[in-house]
Amino acid sequence: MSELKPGRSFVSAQQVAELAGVSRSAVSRTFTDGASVSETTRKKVLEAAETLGYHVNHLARSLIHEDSGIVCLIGADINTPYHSRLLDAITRRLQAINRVAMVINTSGDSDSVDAALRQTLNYRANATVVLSGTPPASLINTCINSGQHVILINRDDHLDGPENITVDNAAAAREAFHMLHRAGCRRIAVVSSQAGTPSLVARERAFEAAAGEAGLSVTITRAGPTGYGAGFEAGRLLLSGSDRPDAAFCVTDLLACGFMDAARVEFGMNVPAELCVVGFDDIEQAGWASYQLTTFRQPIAQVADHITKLLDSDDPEPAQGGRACFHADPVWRRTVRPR
Amino acid sequence: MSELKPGRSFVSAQQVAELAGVSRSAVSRTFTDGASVSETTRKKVLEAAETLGYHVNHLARSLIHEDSGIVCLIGADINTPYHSRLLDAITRRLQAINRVAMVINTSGDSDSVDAALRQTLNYRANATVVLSGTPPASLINTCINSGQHVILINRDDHLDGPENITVDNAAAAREAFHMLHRAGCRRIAVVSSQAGTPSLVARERAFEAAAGEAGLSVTITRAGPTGYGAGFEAGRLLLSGSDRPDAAFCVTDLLACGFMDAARVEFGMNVPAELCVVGFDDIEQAGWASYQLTTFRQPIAQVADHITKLLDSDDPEPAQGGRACFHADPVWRRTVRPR
DNA sequence: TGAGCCTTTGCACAAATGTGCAACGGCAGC
DNA sequence: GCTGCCGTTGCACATTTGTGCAAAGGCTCA
Repeated sequence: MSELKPGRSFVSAQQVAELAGVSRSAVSRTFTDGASVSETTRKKVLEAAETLGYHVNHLARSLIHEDSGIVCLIGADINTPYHSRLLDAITRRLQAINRVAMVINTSGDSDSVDAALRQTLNYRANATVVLSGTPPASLINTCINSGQHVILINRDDHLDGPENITVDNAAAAREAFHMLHRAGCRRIAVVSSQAGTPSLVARERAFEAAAGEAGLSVTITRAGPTGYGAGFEAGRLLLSGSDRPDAAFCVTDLLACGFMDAARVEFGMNVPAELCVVGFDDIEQAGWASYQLTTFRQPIAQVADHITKLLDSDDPEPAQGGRACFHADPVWRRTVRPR
Repeated sequence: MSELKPGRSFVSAQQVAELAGVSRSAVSRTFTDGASVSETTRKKVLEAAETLGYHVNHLARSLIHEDSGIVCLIGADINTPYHSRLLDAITRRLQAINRVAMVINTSGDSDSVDAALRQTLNYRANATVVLSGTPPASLINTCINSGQHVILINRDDHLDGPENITVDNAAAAREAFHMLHRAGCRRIAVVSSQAGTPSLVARERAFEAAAGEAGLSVTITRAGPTGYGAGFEAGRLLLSGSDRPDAAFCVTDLLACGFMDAARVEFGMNVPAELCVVGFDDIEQAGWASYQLTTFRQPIAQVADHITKLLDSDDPEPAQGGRACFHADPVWRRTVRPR
């Protein structure tokens, strides 16, 4: 009889077996799908497990299976509206296919990030999803070299190994330009940040190119880290000059909110009469009555679904590797004049 | 010689040992703090580990130690500004003390939540932190019964077993009342939600009590789930009546933003001239120029630090059990008239 | 040079689980 | 009643790691 420390520690299958009067194998089989157990012993085992509060130890189980069931999510700025929504969507989907999410926050000092990443590899994560453009490429390489299944969201590193899920930033940015151009705007500013994230750069570039094709040149302002503050600051800089722009493409909704607030509060401008604004992401605040921001919706649900398909071993036809690209559809609200 | 599947699967300590020409014990000791290994073999081992891409398997390690290093965070609405900031703060702190966070999202259908919680118990999490008031009490009981170390944030269930970290909602709500009362407001509304979360209820009750002591009665409106939409709806309901309130205490900043937008956009009211508003949480949007909301700051950093202290085994004087309560300090902005 | 001590190393066992294989028991069919 | 088959069960071994214990080796001191 193994020692019973009541309340202390966790219960093992051995203890359940003893209480139920069966072998440990029977306990194991009871909790293994598709294993052969008679109905009577299964019942005895479940009853004993219930009274002892037994839960299968996944750590030990994962030693044998390849599948640990853990999916690691690496990202920075998870307190941001867009990222937190992405995190929300992915964790929910993962739970639905019996995976569990481990979150590595790369916002802190890089030392602890490195340690945390090693943690992840140590836990034999089933896959690693890189949520944002910020985590350093070296981290990602470490994952790949260790045989990790890596999924990149909105990155453009041309690494071969990871699967890429991207949003068609270029198409959306071109469409953004045409929205503003058709609204009659000719002095258009691009508001971006110093982050230099691949997707932000892609938006800047495509917008600039589309403007060039229409014979316009644009000025790009990068006033700080991506966020409300940088947008506000950009607004102060751009609108205090003599030739104010008549429109702005903000590569992020947060930037757009800051920019709009600067325009209205600091300069008393009217949006969209004097100034049209287009954002990107469609965060919740874009729909608030104070902003009613015209923007592009991140296909968060589609991205999360795709990740699920890549990871769900039960899926009849698992999505296969390489690249997946989703569209960001425009959301018309009130910050761009109708034609 | 053990089989070498190049690229496939993970590397084990056995393979490293063979490449380095030492015993597996030497490999194990190399990666164990305080174990006795000579400098020369340590170097050989580290070199071999580097070329093979070896990482210690924490799952196996956790079989032996009590300490799995995993901390489970259970919460709903993690896409909300307050919760995502809390999540951000906690995950960072956990990484700093060499723990890693597993996130269980209780927003989805309860089936998958239940499954995910079982997952957590299965992974022998070091502790379980309940982030919000929403996850059902039965989940928490399951954790406690299974011998889990449970930490509750802002809950008031009087369960004995878990440690409680709370914010002094009552004191803040009383202070909120006095702020509005001193500003001359007499017809004060309380805007809440149908969530019925312990902390929200505590704020409602304390505010009502403080008003009662001052000889005022307040009306409480609960227009839906906690969020911007419910605040907006509450604004529409309250302000369309004949005797409009001259102030509102919104138990959440999101409610406050919605309420303010309804007041300004739908009714053209001026805040704070005609209507004073006080919120709670001090989310980022409260500081945006469009709102400049006077509110109470959630002591997120203190809460996260306290969790760290509870969990850090290396801490010289670990914080001990029972209850911890932090203050929510007022943040004066522009939605309450100065006296 | 020998004795003693300390460091280092390897063996073997422990942790909790899944599973192949053989044995066992019951049931049906002849 | 016997034979054959099928479902069930237990044993033993596998997964990967940490660690106590004993042995070995090297170094120092007499």
